[in-house]
Amino acid sequence: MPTGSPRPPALIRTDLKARLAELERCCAAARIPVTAQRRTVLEVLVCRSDHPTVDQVFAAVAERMPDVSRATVYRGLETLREFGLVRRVAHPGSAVRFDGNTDPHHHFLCTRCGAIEDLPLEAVSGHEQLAFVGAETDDSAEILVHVRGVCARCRGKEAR
Amino acid sequence: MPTGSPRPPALIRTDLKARLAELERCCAAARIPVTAQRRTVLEVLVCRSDHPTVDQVFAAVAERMPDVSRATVYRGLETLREFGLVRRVAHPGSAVRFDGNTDPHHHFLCTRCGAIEDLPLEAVSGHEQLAFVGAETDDSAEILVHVRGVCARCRGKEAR
DNA sequence: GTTCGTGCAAACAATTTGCATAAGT
DNA sequence: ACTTATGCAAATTGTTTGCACGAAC
Repeated sequence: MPTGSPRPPALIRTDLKARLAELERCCAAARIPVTAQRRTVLEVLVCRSDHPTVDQVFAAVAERMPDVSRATVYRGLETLREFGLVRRVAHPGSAVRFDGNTDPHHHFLCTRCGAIEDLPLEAVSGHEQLAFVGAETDDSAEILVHVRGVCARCRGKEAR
Repeated sequence: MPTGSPRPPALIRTDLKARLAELERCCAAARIPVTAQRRTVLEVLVCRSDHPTVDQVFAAVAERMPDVSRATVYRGLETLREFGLVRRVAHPGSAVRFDGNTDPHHHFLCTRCGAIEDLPLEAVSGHEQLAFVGAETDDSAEILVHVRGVCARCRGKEAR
């Protein structure tokens, strides 16, 4: 792919309605009900890009559903993960977090404040050829790149 | 873990003596004693390449030191990590593990059995140019590549 | 001899599970 | 109506901490 070509709106995949429709399809296929709790958990994750912890997801869901329990949020997250609608993100030194962005992308982890940001594929040079040597024997092989460093916000603070 | 499988060729086995010497230097610099427990934890991690969990490290240490406590292993691992002598490894879907190999390398994670293997830098193509776009503004930026797939052992099993 | 580490047990945190009831299909 | 999820609380698992005693410098 030529490097200069304009990017289609693939990055802004935050189309909530489409994601909820995906949920309906997945639940129908699995013959399980589309509950308000599952829908809300997915909405929360799709609508924010800060990779919240389970507790943060719980807090956001509880704002709209005061009686929801943590257990339900844990179970909902696991169900969505099985469907491939959300991803679990585990980095050394930070709690487990979840990512509602299922488009291929990498992660930037700030070693100062712990923030996790999405990184477009092109942010890592060499990404066009990025491949695992064993990939020819394993079609399911998947490459994840984590960049650790200091985010712009923290860099600004320490410059002062 | 089944012991019948053939031992993989030892790729990079850092010299145990050298690593223990590093520990002595680090402890001296920090003015803390080099205890038998700390030494044993480091030995265990340097001598195996399977990225054991805390509990596996504890079990291995307890074999030689029956009275050691889990708390001491946790504390020892944290101290070694601060010294940069071992790394904490966190992958989604697997418990926290530790890596005694401090040479730059990537990780392969088997989605079937959960094994984590070291991957030489060259196993990822494009590695020569591998760089983060923001690297010029952040010298401390570090790139970690995780490859997920099915390991050779599991592939062999499913072929049968 | 002083300082710091260790082992033990309790505390704490994160996640899971069993069960009666409520919702979704 | 039937099935599965939910909320609650208890159970489990993983990790940290306070303290008296022992080991390293």
